[in-house]
Amino acid sequence: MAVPSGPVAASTEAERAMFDFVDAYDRAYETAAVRHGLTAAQACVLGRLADPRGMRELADELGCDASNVTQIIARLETRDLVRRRTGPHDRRSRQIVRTPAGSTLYADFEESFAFARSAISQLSPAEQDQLATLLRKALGR
Amino acid sequence: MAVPSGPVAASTEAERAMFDFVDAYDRAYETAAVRHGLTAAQACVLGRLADPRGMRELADELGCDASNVTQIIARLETRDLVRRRTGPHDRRSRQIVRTPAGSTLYADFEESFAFARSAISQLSPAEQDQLATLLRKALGR
DNA sequence: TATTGTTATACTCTATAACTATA
DNA sequence: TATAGTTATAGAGTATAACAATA
Repeated sequence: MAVPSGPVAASTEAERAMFDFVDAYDRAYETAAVRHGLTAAQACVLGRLADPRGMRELADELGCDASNVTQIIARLETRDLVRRRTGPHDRRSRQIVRTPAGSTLYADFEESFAFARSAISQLSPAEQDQLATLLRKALGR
Repeated sequence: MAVPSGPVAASTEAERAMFDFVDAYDRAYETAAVRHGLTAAQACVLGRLADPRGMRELADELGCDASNVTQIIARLETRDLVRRRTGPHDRRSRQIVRTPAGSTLYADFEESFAFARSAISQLSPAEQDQLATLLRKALGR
């Protein structure tokens, strides 16, 4: 299920709008992934592999345990969407590389994940700038 | 992991801001849930039980299979956070009720899930209105 | 000794299929 | 027959602990 979904007791209209937006975003992401035979987590990992990365790096970026990444990568590798190669400098490390098939599949997924694109398209260019500015300010970055 | 996280190839700054915002939101939700001994899915379900609901209704709202809800509710019931009672009119149905312990725990969770509140607090009242309006417009509702 | 990554294990989320009870 | 919900099962995500190989 789309995880943060649900009527958290949002006290302001802005909070409610955030909840609804995140809910819709997450559901659309999940749906797009499934449509391509991926889980959300697999799509998420594939998306980070535009450039090769080590397992540790991936785990840190994703904020999860390394053993978790090992399993996800193993499943992607079975389907020839990624490959593992031993790091050139440190022979303990592995570089995870997206295969051409993985890159193609991810590009298709991204194309199909139209949520953000279509959300943006509802706004004028000036409104798009405003939204970006407000979200950054709300995030504190 | 926070599911939609990751550098989807966002072509515009507004898209990137959306990605970052949703990512931060999801991570904060998960973290707050774990802090209270809940999974994100459990917190999500508990949050929908401000008023009693049937299993079918819950499954439809969450967009997942009913058998899934059965399991989540079973785990919450083991911990006395919800109870099941047979519906008054249709004896096939169950009304899921949050116990006082469940309501207290959820209130604590919500209090601890400060992401949306603190994001909002970065904005002036006028900016909060703008953000809500833009998010609604982007969502098409 | 510390770090990278894996394996073993256990729990949870999730869906599908088959089932019971009720309508 | 149709619907509400459960059970059985299987695959996937997740973390912890123990481990091997390398630094």
